[in-house]
Amino acid sequence: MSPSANRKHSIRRERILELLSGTKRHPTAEWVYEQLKREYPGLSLGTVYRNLRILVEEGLAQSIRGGKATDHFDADIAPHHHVTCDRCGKVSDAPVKVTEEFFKKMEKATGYRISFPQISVSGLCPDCQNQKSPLPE
Amino acid sequence: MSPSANRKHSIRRERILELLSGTKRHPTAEWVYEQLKREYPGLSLGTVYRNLRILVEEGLAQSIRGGKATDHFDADIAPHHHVTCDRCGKVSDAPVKVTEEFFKKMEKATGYRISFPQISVSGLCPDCQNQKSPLPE
DNA sequence: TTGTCTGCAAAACATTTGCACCTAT
DNA sequence: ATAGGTGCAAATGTTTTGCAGACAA
Repeated sequence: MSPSANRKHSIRRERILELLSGTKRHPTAEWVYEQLKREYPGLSLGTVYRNLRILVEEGLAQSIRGGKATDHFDADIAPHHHVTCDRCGKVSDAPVKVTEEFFKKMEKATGYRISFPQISVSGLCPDCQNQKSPLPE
Repeated sequence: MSPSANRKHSIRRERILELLSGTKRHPTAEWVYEQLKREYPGLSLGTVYRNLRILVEEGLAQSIRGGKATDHFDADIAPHHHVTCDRCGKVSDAPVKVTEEFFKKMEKATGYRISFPQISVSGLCPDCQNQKSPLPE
């Protein structure tokens, strides 16, 4: 499936996007699958993954680093901030300051309890800005 | 392995922590394994995972949501901020404002190019603050 | 008709776990 | 001696992919 191929109209893809648009959740592929399986009993999880990927490619949805996916480790245990490279997945420290008030606002706005005031942002790392480098980590 | 068991001295665990402490990278388990396999040819990847987990449990390292792990989706494609629940993995919107200057500072401090000014933070969601709820999503 | 989309099953990864043996205490 | 640590392989969980048939243009 090339990054910008000709698309046909697909009812599943349409419904997947509708589902995403119609919820405040930030669902996983699995959740989308469970919902839509009611409508389309034959639905395949592969189809959900494929279409989510396409929707992101087309800019109609975004994928979020979150959930339980934590596959990087750091021996610096003081709260500090990170940037992740969207291309190669590298994680680097971001030595910037964020005020305590900011996290208070976050707590107020979300109802979450932020015990570890640490921010992540993503972007393109210096290496990947020159597309030279392959994709190792 | 209970959350706070009695630990013995383990040379592998010690070396894993040293490796983490001695690098500015934020390595994956795989990377740690590759490095240490030179020293301990018989080393098992399972041992690396086990010890990373223990180090995090003991507060000697932290695990970072980053890398290529993106398993949640959102049809709201305008940059906005998120909180992730450390316990159940739920992701929610965080309607707070972050200045453009902040991201400029981030870019300056890291060399990354932040094309999508969006922040993630993690904490405990309201449901999980009352430990009642099980661990569904 | 043609190329895309889909279901299915297998494959590819990443991470965890059971088990028997090894080692620190 | 005893509980924790380790290697190994199998199990789990998640996401991707190859393929043959279905469908949209």
